[in-house]
Amino acid sequence: MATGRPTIADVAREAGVSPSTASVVFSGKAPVADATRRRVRAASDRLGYTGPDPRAASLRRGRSGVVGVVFEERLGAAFLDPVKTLMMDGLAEGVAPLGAGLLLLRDEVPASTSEPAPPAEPALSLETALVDAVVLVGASGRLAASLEILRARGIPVVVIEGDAGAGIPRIDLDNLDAQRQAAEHLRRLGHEHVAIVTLPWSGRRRRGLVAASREDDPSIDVTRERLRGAREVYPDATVFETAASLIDEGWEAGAALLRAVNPPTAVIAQSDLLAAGVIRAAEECGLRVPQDLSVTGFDGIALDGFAPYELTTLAQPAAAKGRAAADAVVRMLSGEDAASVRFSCAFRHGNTSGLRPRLD
Amino acid sequence: MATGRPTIADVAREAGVSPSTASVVFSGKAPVADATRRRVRAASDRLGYTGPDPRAASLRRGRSGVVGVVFEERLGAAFLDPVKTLMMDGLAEGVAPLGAGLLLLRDEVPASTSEPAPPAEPALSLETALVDAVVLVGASGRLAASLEILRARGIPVVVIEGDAGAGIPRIDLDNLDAQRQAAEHLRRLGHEHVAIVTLPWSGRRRRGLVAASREDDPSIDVTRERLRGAREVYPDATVFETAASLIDEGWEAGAALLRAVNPPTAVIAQSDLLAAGVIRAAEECGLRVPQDLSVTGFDGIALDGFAPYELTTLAQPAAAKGRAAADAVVRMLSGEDAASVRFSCAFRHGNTSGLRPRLD
DNA sequence: CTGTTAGCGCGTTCAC
DNA sequence: GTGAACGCGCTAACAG
Repeated sequence: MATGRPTIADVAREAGVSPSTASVVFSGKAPVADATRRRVRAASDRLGYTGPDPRAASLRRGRSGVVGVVFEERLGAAFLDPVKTLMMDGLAEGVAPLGAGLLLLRDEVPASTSEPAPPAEPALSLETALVDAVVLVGASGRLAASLEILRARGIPVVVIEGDAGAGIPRIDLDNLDAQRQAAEHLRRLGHEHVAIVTLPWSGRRRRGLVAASREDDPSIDVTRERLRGAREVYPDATVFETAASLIDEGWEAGAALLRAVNPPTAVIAQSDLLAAGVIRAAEECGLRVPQDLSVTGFDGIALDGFAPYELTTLAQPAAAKGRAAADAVVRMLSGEDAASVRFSCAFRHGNTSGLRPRLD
Repeated sequence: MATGRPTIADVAREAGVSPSTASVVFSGKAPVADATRRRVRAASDRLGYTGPDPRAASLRRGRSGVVGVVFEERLGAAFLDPVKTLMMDGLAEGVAPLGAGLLLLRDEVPASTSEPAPPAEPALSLETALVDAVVLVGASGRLAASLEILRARGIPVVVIEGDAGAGIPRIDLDNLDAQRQAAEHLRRLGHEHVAIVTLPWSGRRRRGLVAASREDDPSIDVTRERLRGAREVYPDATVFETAASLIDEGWEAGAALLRAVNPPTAVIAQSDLLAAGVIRAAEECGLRVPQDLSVTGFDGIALDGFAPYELTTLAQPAAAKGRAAADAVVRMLSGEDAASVRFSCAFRHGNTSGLRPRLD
């Protein structure tokens, strides 16, 4: 006998039963006489058989028990975002009933370097990955291409916050409406001069004031929608674009905005991390929040180390988004078709927004 | 013909070549005449063939192109830790040459609830997951059991910061020595009354002062080693245990320690996040860092929103750890055996430690 | 360079 | 409740 690991056939032979019987003992898909079960167990112990080979099982079943999760950024960057982290958590929980694991995939934009692409190994990609379904996260650029590949492969897809085509379930957020609520809140408090600190507009990672021309719309959906919501109330607000959702980026934005000749009395930040940075910058400029400056965030994450502030923000159900995506996957894998889901953010009035300060 | 997707055999027939030839066109494992390649391509386009079925390919090759990464915590918790995030990044990069993806696995401690375990689907677990190799991260409790399962399955394993058995490559850090360096640094600065703020001691997530009895050692390796290192210099230091590596936890610890009748002049925190929290607490007590209180961290991560402080800390090569684990995996998969690697931390003198303040 | 053959290890018919 | 046989889709050998 070859030295390879024992197969179920070996076990069956050793136990003196047929392979199908032995198989059933492991899968539990059919009743087996107790004595038989025991003999099979004993045989497999003797042989050191450790259960069906997942590769063969997956070929036979046509299922692998793996759900791909596709990011467009490097993992380190993606997990820096608390919202994505929570979403992954929800996703993991949601696919559990399916008994599936999450396969992290990066859908890299080819990055047209002159490099002829290091030959490397046949990279695992959307085209070749062994997955039963795929969740596309925060996709923007390559989305269309990715969808096409997966459609051709006949793999069910769910898109979280991205513009999928018809027939593809989306998990979305009412970004525009939610952000408008925050703006209206500030309006009610009397603020007239408001600045907007945005998330990145595209992959290009720029930082600085955005020229007034409105023609250039952010290509990243989330940024665009939140911007539009804010602009419905403050069409002429100053807009500052950041390179990432980080406290430090918010700090830079805040420092730049507050040092201007005519600083705003309120800042609408497109994420809680950015808002935290703006508040830190305000503190350093000697401004009190919310007395001198109001700041709103977005996401409603638990901001570590930010007490006693509680951001006025829009709490989004991040984990629920992940779970909803998972549910859609589960449904599609059982043949039903899954509907899109649109979540709403909850406005949360913290202690970082207040009445417009009296003008000097 | 059945309505199923076309197979490579169909393509071969359509192109008038043999299956193996068609296969080679896709795998590129052997030279193919240009004309033949074109004919095969054309045929597969006509049929809508989207490349080899990964399930079948993986059965045939005996490889799946997937590396499992096992966490003991829920994903959300794991990715809250910047060190783990960076490590994942390194891991992802390191397995790229292998063309492999990362499968997130959670090795849950069974949690002996009375619940008879919801029957659910045959859950994907270490026993059944389709992986070529596995990386165990920050393992502690179930480690032995997990290793046994994987050993039986004959799956190569690498352990990051955990006590594996003989013959299993480990990726480690000189936690004890590094932490001792920080302590010695404080000693040189004249500090005598020092407190240690530790990471969790075990899964139990307690928060508070640790009784002086030394018999109770932390069961989590990292915590234990760093504690020992600090105690080599300050055997009688006050020890405060936290429930997680968070700024807020550090804040709690700092607040408790600094409000004591005889507060320390220096704090050794076992992570940068904890250190940041201690510093915030100090600020709120009206203490200046480093003039009134010295604080050292551990990890050397980029602390978002913490300027102008630069922690005195021990910078650990977090991404390199991931990459080293990946390299070990790559080596093991090509039959060579991989050595363990022990990384060193680099002491970094920031602006959060200084001479012991004059006694009143 | 291309074709032929022979399984990879399992789960599932279908009979008994 | 059990056994016999087939083939999932592909690719590694080897032969031509």
